[in-house]
Parts: sequence; C-alpha cells; structure tokens
Amino acid sequence: MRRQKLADLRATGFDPFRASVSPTHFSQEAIAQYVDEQDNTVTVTVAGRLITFRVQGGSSFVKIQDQQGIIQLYFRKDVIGEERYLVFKKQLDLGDLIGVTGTLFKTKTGEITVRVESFTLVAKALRPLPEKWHGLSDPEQVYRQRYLDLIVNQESRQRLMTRSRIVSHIRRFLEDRKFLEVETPVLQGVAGGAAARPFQTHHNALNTDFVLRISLELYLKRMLVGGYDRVFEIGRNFRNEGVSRRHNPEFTMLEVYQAYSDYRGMMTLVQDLFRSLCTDVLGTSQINHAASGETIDFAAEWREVKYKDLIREKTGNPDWFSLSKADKIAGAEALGLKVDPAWEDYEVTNEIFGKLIEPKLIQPTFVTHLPKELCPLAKLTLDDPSTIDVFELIIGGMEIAPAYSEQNDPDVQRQMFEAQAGEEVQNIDQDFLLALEHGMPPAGGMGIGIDRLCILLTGAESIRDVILFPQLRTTAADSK
RNA sequence: GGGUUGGUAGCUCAACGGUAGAGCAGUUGCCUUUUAAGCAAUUGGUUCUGGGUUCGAAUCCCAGCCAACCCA
Repeated sequence: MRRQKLADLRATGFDPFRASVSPTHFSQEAIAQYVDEQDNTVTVTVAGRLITFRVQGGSSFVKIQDQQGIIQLYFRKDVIGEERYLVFKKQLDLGDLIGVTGTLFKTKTGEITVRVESFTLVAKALRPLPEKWHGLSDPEQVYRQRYLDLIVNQESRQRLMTRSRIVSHIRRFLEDRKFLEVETPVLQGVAGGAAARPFQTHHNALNTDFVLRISLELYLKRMLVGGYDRVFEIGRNFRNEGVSRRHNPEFTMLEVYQAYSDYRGMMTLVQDLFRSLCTDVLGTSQINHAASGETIDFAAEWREVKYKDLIREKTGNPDWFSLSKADKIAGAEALGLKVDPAWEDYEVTNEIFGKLIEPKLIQPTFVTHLPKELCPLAKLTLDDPSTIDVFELIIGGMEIAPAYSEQNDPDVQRQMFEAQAGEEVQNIDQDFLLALEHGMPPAGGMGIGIDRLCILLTGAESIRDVILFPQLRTTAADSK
C-alpha cells in the first residue's frame, strides 16, 4: 500500500528519494523563535519524521519529530491549495520524513505550531511505525531494531542522549585540566592490563594472530614514558566472557593517567568529575537508586574505608587476615557463601567483599588498600606491603572506578607479572616492561566503566539500555 | 553452562483441548484549532520451527531456535 503511494507519486514525476530540504531550525529552536502575541510573523523550515497524523476534513494537525523533539504542524486546504492538500492527505503516512516551511502561531490550547505553507516528502517509510501509545516493548526488537525504539520510546531517546552528553562532558572536563586524548591499539599481541579472556583474531597480510584489547592501561602508560604527562582514552574494550545485565562483550572504558599524582589525586579528580556531571548534565546531585530504594547524594561527603576494615566488620573478626585458609573458608561458609576449596586465600576473602559488602555500598564509597593479589599494576602500600595504594569507587553497589598509584618500578612490575602469569610467561607484555625500564613518572591512574556510569546516572536497569546496539545472537532475520 | 518465563495481525495484547479475536496502525467515506484514541464501515494470520498425543492442538508432550529474568 505504501509502495503503491510511492509509485503514484513517482508517476506524477516526483520521487521523494531524490528530494531534499534545508531546515532553518531544529524543532525546539523553531518553537523558541515564536514571539508572543505575534502569530504568523516568523517563518521557519523544519524537517522530521511524521509521528502523529490527525485529519479533520479541510484542516489537519500532525506532529513531526527531529533530534530535539516534537513540533506540531497545521495544514489547511485553503493555505496550501486543494491539490497539495490532497497529496498531503492521501500520499503521506506515519513514519514518512518531510520538510515544511510555514509561519509560527499559537493554537487555542497554547501550543506553538507551524502553519504550513509548503511541504516536501523527502523519504517514504515503506514499513509502518510501531504503535504510538504502547510504544515498542518487545525487548528483542528494542535491541535489534534500536532505531524503532528511538523513534517511538521517548525514555530511550532521552537515556541514550544523556549518554552522549555524559561522554562529551567527560572529554571537556579532562581537556580543561590539560589532559590529552590519545588513541591506542585495539589489535594487540598480548592482552594486558586486566585479567580477562580476550577475543582472538588473525591478520592475513602479517600472518599473525592478534587479540582485541581487554584494557587500555599498558599503552597509556607507555604515553607517560613518552612524556605525555596527562593522557586519557575513551575506548572500546572486548572481553570474551558472559553476557548479562551488567556485561556486554564490548564495552567502553575511560582511562586517565596523570603524572606526578597518585591514587589520592584521582580521588579528588573523580569527585570533581561527578560534581560537574551533576551540575552540567543531570541538573541534580541526587539520583534515585531503584534497586535499594535509597537516594544517592553526590554532594554529600564520600565515604572512605579500607578494604580490610570492611572485611573485619562483616566477619566480626578483627584477626580475620591472620586466619588460616581453612578457617577463612569456614568463616565464609558461616556467612552463607559457597566457597570453592581450590580458591586462593585472597579469593575466599574477596568473595565476602564481592557478594556481601559491595552490593550494600550504595552511597559513593572509596574502598582503599585492596589486597595486592587483586592488581599487579599498583604500588605496594609502604606500611602494609600486603596491600596496594588504590581505591575502588563503589556507587549503587557497583564498581564504578578503580584507581591506583601506578607501579613504575620495572623490576617489581616484572615480579608481579611473573607471579600472576605462573606458567604462562608468554602472556607477559615484555615491551611494556622495556618501556618502564626507560623510566615512567610516578602517576595516578583511574578507569571508569562508561556503560556502568551511564546505568547509574540514568537509572537504567540493564547495560543494554545504555548501549545503542547491545550484543545479541545473530539470527537469520539479520539478513532478511 | 543450569533453572524459570515468554514467542499469536505491522505494534500492544486476548483466546488455556472445540469456528483464532480486540485496540492502535492500514483501507474507504464524512469532518477547517486537534492533544494516545473524532464518527462509521472494512482489510489483515504458516499462532517461532520440526515432531508427537488426540476425532480435533495457539492451547498438552518432546526437540530445536530466539529473547528476558535468576543462578553459576
């Protein structure tokens, strides 16, 4: 039927797919042009997708949607002429893209509206839009056909636009502080900087296997060696692991490195960043955390607590860290946890942290001085070499940002890598160690998972709601 | 990887072993200031796929595919 209308239009010598329009304003800019009490004095050209269509005989109200939102248009037979009005009425469909020129006026009910003098169809929608009232709710279609979700579901439009603004704000915030944005390789010989299973790939011309990066860290530190004292990268990481409400195989990380700073400097930086995000993007310093029912208040003082103190508090045992592994396992099981006897000592303790403590930390909390086994890239704490000079920022029960005083002693770094790699020495990034031997300045570094940050700040329930095209299984429908 | 739930018209959903339906969208009329839905008429289906049980299956059973949620 829509194809028939397209054919009819082409038969008259007009092909919408060869037509265009030059809008003078976006929808909300156009509305702002209206001068009160002065109907039909300002002329604008706007363009967008037809989302409601209400014909009332010789006059009609329709709405179009563009990037900024929705604007109402008013078509009258006696303004555009009988012939054009018939084209408007018979050849246009919901979902079509049109451009119109007309004057601004205010309707009886007070809505600023374009009184259309001329219009052009610039793309014909050959398939119908999902229903306007209920929107599109089938989650599979929401994710696979995100464009439809964005057209009909206002919350999705808003949420994903907020994500764009968050990322853009972060760039400005860091650039204002003299950080340089750099781009480092996605294809790497060794996947370093984190413990995760990488995706494998192969370069034909070089006949070499590569992995997709799992972290940005080791290349950004090479930049510190190279004399870029403040660097950051916002980039995609890839981890070949499970898919869940909190995990997508490709996800976006911000990593920031600042020479002559340390993990405490990162604390200040991240608090400043959140405060400016609250002011400039969210417009509030308080957000509701649906899962806990609490209100997260970014303006209040952020709690700082040592990892070991949290464990001692949770287990009720001030001497927890001197217990034998068997006693720790017994203690964890007494708290209701399932423990694999093959786990290392620190893994048993970390299970308590991950399962029982972290989910309860709703207000912004810096957990500091984690056990050294949890990260080989940080400096050891001077007065307790079993821990490292780091924090893990927890908000809303989620890890949002880890930060370290970065290890810059090449020999200690090598030992830490070797201890971690065990038999798999080929997985050590030797070139990174070579770079460290040339001297890396002392530095603070921090990573922020952008997707999780967006979940937190937009109140989304799933990582899929803040990623435009989340990973799904491919299906035959993809080639339909 | 395991468990639970779901897949019916373009979309949102009914029908729960006995003729596949509604609302919106679409189509055809009428209607010159409307706000999800004007009034009237009307079109539209391989009920995810493949087997099985049954006189009869959207419905019950088995397998598969896809998705969501929970767990690992």
